[in-house]
Amino acid sequence: MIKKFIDEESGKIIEQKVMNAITIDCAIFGFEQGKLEVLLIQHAEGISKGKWGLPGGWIKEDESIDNAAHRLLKELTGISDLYLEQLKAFGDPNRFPLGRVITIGYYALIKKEDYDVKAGFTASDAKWYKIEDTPNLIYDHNEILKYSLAHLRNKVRTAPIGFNLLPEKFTLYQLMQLYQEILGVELDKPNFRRKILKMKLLVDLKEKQQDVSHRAAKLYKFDPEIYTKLAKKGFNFEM
Amino acid sequence: MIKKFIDEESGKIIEQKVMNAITIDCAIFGFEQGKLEVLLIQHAEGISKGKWGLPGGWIKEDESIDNAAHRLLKELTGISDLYLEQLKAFGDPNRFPLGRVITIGYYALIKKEDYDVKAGFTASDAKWYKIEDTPNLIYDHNEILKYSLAHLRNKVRTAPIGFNLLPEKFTLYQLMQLYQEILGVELDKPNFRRKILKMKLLVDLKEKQQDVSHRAAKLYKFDPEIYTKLAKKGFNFEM
DNA sequence: ATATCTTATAGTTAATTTGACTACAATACT
DNA sequence: AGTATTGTAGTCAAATTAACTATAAGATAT
Repeated sequence: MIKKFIDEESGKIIEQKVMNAITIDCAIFGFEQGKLEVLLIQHAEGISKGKWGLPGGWIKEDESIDNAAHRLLKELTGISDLYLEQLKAFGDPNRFPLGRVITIGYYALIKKEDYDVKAGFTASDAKWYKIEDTPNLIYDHNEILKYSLAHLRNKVRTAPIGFNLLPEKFTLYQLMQLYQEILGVELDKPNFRRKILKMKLLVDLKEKQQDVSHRAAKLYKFDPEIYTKLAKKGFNFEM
Repeated sequence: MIKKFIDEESGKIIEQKVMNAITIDCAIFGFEQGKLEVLLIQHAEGISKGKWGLPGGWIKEDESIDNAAHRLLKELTGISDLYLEQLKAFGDPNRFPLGRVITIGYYALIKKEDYDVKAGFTASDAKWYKIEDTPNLIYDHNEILKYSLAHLRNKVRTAPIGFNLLPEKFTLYQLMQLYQEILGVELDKPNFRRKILKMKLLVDLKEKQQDVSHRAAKLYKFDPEIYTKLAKKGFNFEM
């Protein structure tokens, strides 16, 4: 983080902290067995050795911020088509102990069925944590994660991004559990069904669950075309 | 944007673009006579001379991003208590012609009654434009403004931030016009009254407008305490 | 094979909210 | 006195919501 510069006024060589170094940090969310989870990385070296944090990395000089985020996530998870959105920049001057580094926060939603931990890290380096079980994180990553969650909670109320956390084929109950978990509310099954089906956003796949120890539920998928139409008018996922 | 460095491998002096320089750009919104406006700055020198853009500036090495944004807005408008929120970072490698500069976009809502243009710039440097009359802007400022507007339109649907654009004391009709303008819809007066009053978010000031050429309307103010209570539960300003 | 458990799905109903209205009041301007 | 503009109150049918009950379809246990 220390670089040698030529001071433009005196002409002398000076050592100085590099200003405005920029990184990306990303909260990756998954959903399994009714619980929202986040993927954390254990740092292997340096002053943060052994501590957990959000995955992240440096932005290259010639790539856009979004491209950098996609590249980092691809390196880590092996997935290139996931839901990825920038949150905002975090830039407290003391957020990083070795110098001023501004980080750009992202959050991603992935279908856990697509994810293969081996693509990036070993199992001991990367681990899914249930949201309520997350350990204390390095730097300001607690803040970034908290902000991600608040953003996610808010965003699911006006856009159907929650689908990105479910498998391609899902049941209405799974979808309801997802909303219950993210919004922190209890929902009524019959009412939820009625409301979500009336939106015409789901396609009935005429298929049923397999190998479940109870009455099998119908499977649905999300219809992106109808979503696009609805999204233009501005719509409301309030549950 | 060009700085002299010492190359750490060869020891030679090299000139290089400064990587990852960071600025702030801010879309400042105002509201007058039923129209949403944005404050633009005309550049006085350099390659952008004569062109209009969003106000902005550099982040100092020892200040947080939010503090930098507040400082810049105070310098420009003389106002220190306004609604200011970070949008996100914009970082296309080619967004700025002289080198890589990442900018952090903000948007602000101000009560135009509080604003005095002389505090910052002269009248020819800074000008309020109605949203539909904005000229073509420098760099990627068109994109930043567009993103600001989309964010504003979205945010007013779930939080009562619109109040920050109105004077302390306002009428229900002014508030309705604000929503009509921002959301781009036509609203029904009686229905709007009923809905907004039922939220109990407005305090009846038992005062009336003065000097208007029609029946004077009651004045209201916004009650931040009740808002805080409502905001916790998550509420809905859908109109 | 019968009972029991779990989850799925259908339907009922009262209360509330919405959207589209009509009507009228107050004030200023011509 | 009449007209224009904005403010405020109220009506009513339609749509939506919240809180339910009831039943169906399996799987598992006894």
